[in-house]
Amino acid sequence: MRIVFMGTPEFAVPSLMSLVREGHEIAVVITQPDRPAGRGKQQKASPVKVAAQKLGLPVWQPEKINTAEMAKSLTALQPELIVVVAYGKKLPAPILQLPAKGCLNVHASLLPAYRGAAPIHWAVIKGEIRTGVTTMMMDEGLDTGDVLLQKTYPIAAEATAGEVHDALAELGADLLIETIESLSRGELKAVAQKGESNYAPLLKREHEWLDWSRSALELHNQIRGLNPWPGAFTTYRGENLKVWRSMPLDIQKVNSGPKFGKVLRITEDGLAIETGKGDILLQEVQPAGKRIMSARDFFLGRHGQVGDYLAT
RNA sequence: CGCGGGGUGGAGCAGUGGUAGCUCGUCGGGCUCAUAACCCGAAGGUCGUUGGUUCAAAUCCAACCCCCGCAA
Repeated sequence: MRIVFMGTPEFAVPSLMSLVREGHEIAVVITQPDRPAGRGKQQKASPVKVAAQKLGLPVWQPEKINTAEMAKSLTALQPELIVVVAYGKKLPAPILQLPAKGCLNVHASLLPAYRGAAPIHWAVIKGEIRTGVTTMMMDEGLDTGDVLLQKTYPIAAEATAGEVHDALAELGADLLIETIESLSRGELKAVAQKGESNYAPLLKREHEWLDWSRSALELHNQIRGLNPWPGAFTTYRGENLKVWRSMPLDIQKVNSGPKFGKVLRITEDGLAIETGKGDILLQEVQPAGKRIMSARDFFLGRHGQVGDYLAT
């Protein structure tokens, strides 16, 4: 099938590769423009651009997708289908209506749950035990289109957002191929989304802050949901400290405030911290400007004492 | 030229011109019902690299290599 592919981050790469492997004709790959990123603000190509160039595919990087020229250029390509995987922009009606078979989107959640920019992070942060991927026919809303196929994926108790991301990226690619096959055989009908919807907004700085008055379980989910990016953080003696790995302990234990975040014990495995409900073991941390280290090494190296408080 | 932190025995840190130190780990010994146990002893470091200044450099200067936080 003659396809235009639109996508930007790492999540979209397996889908692009699968389309190529299945022998589809990729007329062009559209991705976000190179932007200054990283230390030194070097211009950086999106993962999809890098992959497309490796595959020898033409790449477009329009600043704006909603222009008359873009619609015209796309029309000239005569795509049967546009496949969109985490492109990063909503598509205007003229483009949605352009391909004969419409615009197909792969989304990293079981829609209508977790519509929006960061579905994987939020599913882990909220402590979901399952999520999945959805293919749908796009409309003008934010992840509101009619659903074609879904696949569920169990979130392991200790899984990080990064691990779920990688699994869903592959699962999404498989589902994309399956969806296109069924579609072209005329076996698939898009059905309206049903069930409770909710949104997974872009992560902000405030979402990264660990509030020790929350429960050990919530804090643990937050920590793994923000691993490997952007990381949950607290402070110790005024120094920023990212927490990369943790383990809930005694989650039913009742603690009384008003202050939480006390270091209860130093063990071989890390630091036991008192939270609003239950205790949590911090295993791996990272001070600003340093590499990731065991929480124990961090604390002992600074001559920390049992009874010290985090976030002070 | 976006802002910034850092490279010191296996790990984490202190040490800004004059004998290289702390906590942990390791090894040996002791003690203990037990504890990140505790006590005694020991091993282990070309202080990122190269060059410079100096009677003397981990410490000052220059260049380079590597790691990381913010921001994107």
